[in-house]
Amino acid sequence: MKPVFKKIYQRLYASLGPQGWWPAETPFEVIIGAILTQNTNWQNVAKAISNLKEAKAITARTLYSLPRKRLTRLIRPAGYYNIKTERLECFLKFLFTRYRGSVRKMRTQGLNTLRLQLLSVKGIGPETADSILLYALGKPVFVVDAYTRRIFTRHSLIKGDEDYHAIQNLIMKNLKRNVQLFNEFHALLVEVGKKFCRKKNPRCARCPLQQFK
DNA sequence: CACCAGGCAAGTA
DNA sequence: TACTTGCATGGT
Repeated sequence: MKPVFKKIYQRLYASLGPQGWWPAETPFEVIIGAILTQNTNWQNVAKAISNLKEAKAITARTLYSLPRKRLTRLIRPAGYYNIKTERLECFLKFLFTRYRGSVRKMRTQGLNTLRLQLLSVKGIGPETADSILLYALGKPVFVVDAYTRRIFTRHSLIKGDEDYHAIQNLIMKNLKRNVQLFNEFHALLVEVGKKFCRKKNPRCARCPLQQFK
C-alpha cells in the first residue's frame, strides 16, 4: 500500500474540501447524468437534465414512456443526442426488464453481478458503469476517467497507456475500500483536473499536487 | 478559427 | 489484437 495515493487524496481534500458529488436529486437522475456526460462537458448535460425536469420526465417511468423524438429534443444540448437517446432507452429497457424499473431494487444486488449486468447494456462502458455503481448505488468502486489518467500520468504514477482496469486496480489496491473515500477522491480529481490539468495549457503552477511531480 | 469536454461502439487491417 | 473513426453541442 503506497502512501502516495492517500497523500494525494489528503492534499486535494485539504485544498478543495468536500465536493458533495454526484450533483443530482435522485439516484435515477445520477444514472441519466452518467450516460449523458459521456465525453461531454457537464454544463451541457445540466441543460439537458434541466429540460427533462421541466418536462417532468426525470423518473424511470415517465422517461421510459416518452416518445423517442421528444426525448431526443430534450437532451439535445448534451450532444451526441441520437446515440444518447438510444443509450438511455437501452438502459431503461434493462432497468424495467430486470428490476421492474426500480433503482432501489437494483441496489440490493451485489457489486460484481451488477457491474457485469451494466456492462452488458449497449452504451454503458466501464466508466459509466462504475459511475452508476458508486454515485447512484453506493457501491465501493473507483471511477477512472480521463482526468484520473492524465493526472496520474503527469505525476508519473502510471505510464498512461494502461487500460481502464489496470489503473482501477492500482488505485483500489492502494486505498481503503470505502464508498465515501472513492466518491470524494474521484470528484476531487475531476475538479482539480478541470482547473490545473487540461490537455493543453496545463496551468500547473498553482496546482495543489505540484510537489508530487 | 481550432480545440476540448466526467466515453463507447463499430469498423479496419 | 491494436488502432481509427463517428457521434454533436456549447464554451474558451
